[in-house]
Amino acid sequence: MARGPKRPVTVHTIAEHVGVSAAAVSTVLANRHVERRLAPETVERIRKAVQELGYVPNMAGRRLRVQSSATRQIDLAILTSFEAPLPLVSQVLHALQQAVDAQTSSHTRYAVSIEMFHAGHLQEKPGLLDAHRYHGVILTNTLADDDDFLARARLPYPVVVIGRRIPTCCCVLETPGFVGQRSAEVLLDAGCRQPAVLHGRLLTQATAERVTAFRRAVMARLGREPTVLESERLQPAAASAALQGYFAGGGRCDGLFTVTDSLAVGAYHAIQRSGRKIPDDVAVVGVGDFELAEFFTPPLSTVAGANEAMVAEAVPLLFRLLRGEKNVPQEVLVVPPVYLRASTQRLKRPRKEAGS
Amino acid sequence: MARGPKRPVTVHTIAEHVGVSAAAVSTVLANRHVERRLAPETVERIRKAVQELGYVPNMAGRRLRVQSSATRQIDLAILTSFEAPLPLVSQVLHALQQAVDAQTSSHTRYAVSIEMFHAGHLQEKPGLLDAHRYHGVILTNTLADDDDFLARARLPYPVVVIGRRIPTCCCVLETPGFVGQRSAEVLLDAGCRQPAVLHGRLLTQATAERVTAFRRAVMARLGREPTVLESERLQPAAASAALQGYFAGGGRCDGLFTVTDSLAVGAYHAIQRSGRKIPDDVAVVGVGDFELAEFFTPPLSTVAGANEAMVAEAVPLLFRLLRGEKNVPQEVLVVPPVYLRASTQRLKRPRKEAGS
DNA sequence: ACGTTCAGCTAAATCCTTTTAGCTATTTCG
DNA sequence: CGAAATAGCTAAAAGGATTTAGCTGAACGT
Repeated sequence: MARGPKRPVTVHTIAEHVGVSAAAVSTVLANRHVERRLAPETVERIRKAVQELGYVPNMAGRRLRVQSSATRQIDLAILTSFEAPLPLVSQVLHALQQAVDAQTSSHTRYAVSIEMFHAGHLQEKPGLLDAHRYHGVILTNTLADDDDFLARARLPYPVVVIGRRIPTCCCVLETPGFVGQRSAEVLLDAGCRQPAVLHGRLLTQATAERVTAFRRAVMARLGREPTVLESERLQPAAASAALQGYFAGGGRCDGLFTVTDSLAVGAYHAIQRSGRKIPDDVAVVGVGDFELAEFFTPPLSTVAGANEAMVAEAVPLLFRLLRGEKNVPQEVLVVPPVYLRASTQRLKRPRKEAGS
Repeated sequence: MARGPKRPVTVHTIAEHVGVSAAAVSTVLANRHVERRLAPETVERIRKAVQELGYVPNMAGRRLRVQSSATRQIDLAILTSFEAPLPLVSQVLHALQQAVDAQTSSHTRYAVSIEMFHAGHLQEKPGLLDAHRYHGVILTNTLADDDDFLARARLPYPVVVIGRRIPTCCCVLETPGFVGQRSAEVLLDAGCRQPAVLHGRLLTQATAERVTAFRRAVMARLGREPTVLESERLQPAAASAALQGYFAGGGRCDGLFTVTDSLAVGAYHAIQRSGRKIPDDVAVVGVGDFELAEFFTPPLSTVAGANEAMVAEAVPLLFRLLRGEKNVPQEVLVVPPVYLRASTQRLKRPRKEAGS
């Protein structure tokens, strides 16, 4: 009841309620009533009112008063979707925090915050269009709907987008087509004749690109489409279930491309549970965004995983925008590193294909 | 040069520089010069000055003015160390964000931020003692030095600590001794006679407890200490290196407890590379904080991994503190779930020990 | 010539908190 | 008793940005 939607409880509300001045309330809130000689009984009454009225301090007011003269605070945010895998966000966070630590001085302080939205519903995120929340933002893991929203509504602060191309923002992304094409080549070169691709139901621009380019490349070399498998979510369990379902229905495949690394974890599980061997029965190629690929049994070949490189580009870009530089590139393309490991190195030599 | 340490550039600075009023500058910054009929030439001059003087908006000022009447913003933070593994932080973030989404209304908005410090150097984190940064904080992955600091300096806002017991704060932690004891039992029951424990060089209170309790339990049952192996860092690569070093030096072990799950990834790698089989040559028991344990080959038995449960306790606790509730528990103990999987289920029956 | 409209701008209020200087009434001291 | 000290409190300013109401001068209409 004390929290009516009317107006927030301020120190003045409390002061009025108790019958003292706002200064007295502030003094008590800061626990400085002893040095400022407030009567213990008054302190108690103020404390009680604070509690009863449900006072919540207004940090903007405090900050304005307290820190103003010297430090200036710069608020940066990482915007990501709930549904997205976390390693990328972690990498961005680490890189940003490190940059921020380097730039922090006695008169400039940074605050890095992470904000999450539901994939595809970025526009429902409250406060996104307010000019008073962030100095700058790194945005990642968006879906097509979010993209549309961003293209329409210009955000009132500098934005760097990772993994997606958006006309109105500064973007960092993997070279389009590269990953899909390369993964197809790796599988086909290993002798696969029945390649498949496994992706999550929600496709980001990057993962959609990977799938499309893979299909195109397989089509070009084999003259037919690869199998396309869809996992409900990106978690290993979902991926495993999707693949097990495919095998159970008599599906076949001798080479698999998984478009994110969490899918590869589940795929290994399903393949090995079905009695198939990697790489001899099924070669697997995936994405090495997280450091795990090397530790799979057998070690996973990866054709993507430009996260580190993208983050390394994105963070300095954000600072350039913050500084108000004019000639900041609108788009930075990154070529992911390729690691060939045991998961695609078959003991039996690939049979020569007709027409190759 | 425009950024002298004297005083920040404000709208007034710019106004004076251009020879207009602060209101005009504000109008231009908000891109409302058309509807407010500023002369295009004036707009241009203001824009130029903004650029030249390196204006950085003061968000506190903006927020104070703009959002005051209706919304109040509540700033929450997750404080964690750079060196810590990320899954826990991710879980906290998700849980907090979900709680926050549920509580957000037209007149209350939350901002969740993540702040990182260097393990053991929490007190060097600037702004931690300021009362004007956070309404509340969830703190995790601290080391002993950070603990001392927290016990001395009371933070001027509600704090919930995860995984550590600190006298002055509200804490959520796994039941002390449980994990170490239980993991020892699991290995010994599987017939291990040469148990070992692998931990990272930096020990948090929780991991230190696990190691100690494990040693105590092994001592009690076997009458001798287990081998204690230390990995430089928590990453799989470091864990693998530590174990390979031990094997290379002729070290033996037939049962291993890894105190974090990333260490288990490296341990599997090293064990299998050395030609040993899990669980027959070496049984392994670990921690299931991250959903991966089930997908190891063979699936990893876990005796810890109370992260989810701890997070589920910590988040509501923070909100209770924020609401100013009086009878909030000082300490919540959580019992981790135990999952016995293939990594500790040997085909050969354990030999009966003398005296059991 | 005078009222009206409009372009182009400004003064001042407001948001909330904290701190400084200072006020009043009471007590203490000489 | 008068002066000084003290306890206990308050008024007011400051901090930065935004917005509302309103001002000035020029153009326009009659």
